[in-house]
Amino acid sequence: MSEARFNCGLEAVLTILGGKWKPLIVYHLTGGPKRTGQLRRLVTKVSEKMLIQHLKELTDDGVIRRIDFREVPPHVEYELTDFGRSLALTLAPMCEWGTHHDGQIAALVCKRASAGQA
Amino acid sequence: MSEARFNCGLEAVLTILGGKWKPLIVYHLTGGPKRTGQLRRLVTKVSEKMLIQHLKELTDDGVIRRIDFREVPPHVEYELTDFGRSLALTLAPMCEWGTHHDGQIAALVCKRASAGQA
DNA sequence: TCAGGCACTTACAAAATAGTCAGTACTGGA
DNA sequence: TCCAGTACTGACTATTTTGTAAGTGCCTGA
Repeated sequence: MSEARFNCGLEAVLTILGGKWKPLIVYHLTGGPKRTGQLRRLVTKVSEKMLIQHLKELTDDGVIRRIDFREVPPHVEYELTDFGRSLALTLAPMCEWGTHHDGQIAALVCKRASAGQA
Repeated sequence: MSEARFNCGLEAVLTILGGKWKPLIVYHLTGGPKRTGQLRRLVTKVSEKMLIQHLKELTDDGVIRRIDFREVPPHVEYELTDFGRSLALTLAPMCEWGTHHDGQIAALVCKRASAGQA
């Protein structure tokens, strides 16, 4: 055991951010704590099931923290831990790059779609 | 159509880097062009099939370029395009973060494994 | 009263991803 | 001659991940 080391830091990151929606969830939490429903609306296209599943995994991994207000119509919030916050910082350059190349990437998606059709 | 826009740059990036090995492949190519076999050895654990499949997708997306030396025992190399190189830069902070938290993350992986067993 | 929201859970189906194994056409070395 | 290596391709299977749809218990507002 303990030979679970990575030959590249990236591999390590992917271990905890490997999930279709996880990077998005973490990113949206940089704006402060959010309720489950808020996240569902922010990360459009994620199903409720996946959101909650990923939220649970991120919590288990210590990236985010679940705060239960113990109110009767349930009120729960999620926020980044320090660990998660430092991870979220590494996401910023990617996000910027993506925003910058937005159009190019959208074009790629179209190209793929038509290639798939053909 | 053309409403294929993203509400976050991250979404755009994930469109082209969404694939278990793609970030690793891109990252390893920052060190210069590599042959298929070299990459297979660098990205340990990737199967030949997946490597080639991802390589093809990255090529189609304009992130990398395939150079065929047209020699008889096949000789092919892959290198980053300018587009790919700029993308690879955004990976660096993540990689660093991963390297830094390497131990913590390895521990998480163990914890997950034992949780799965129980 | 009744719909709707909250934060989930469960069962199940579909799709994406991954892996194994064989085969191609060719060369170079033992 | 036979084996290994090069860069692939394709068939087939397995695993993982994701999605859909329904249900739970409780409360609030119309």
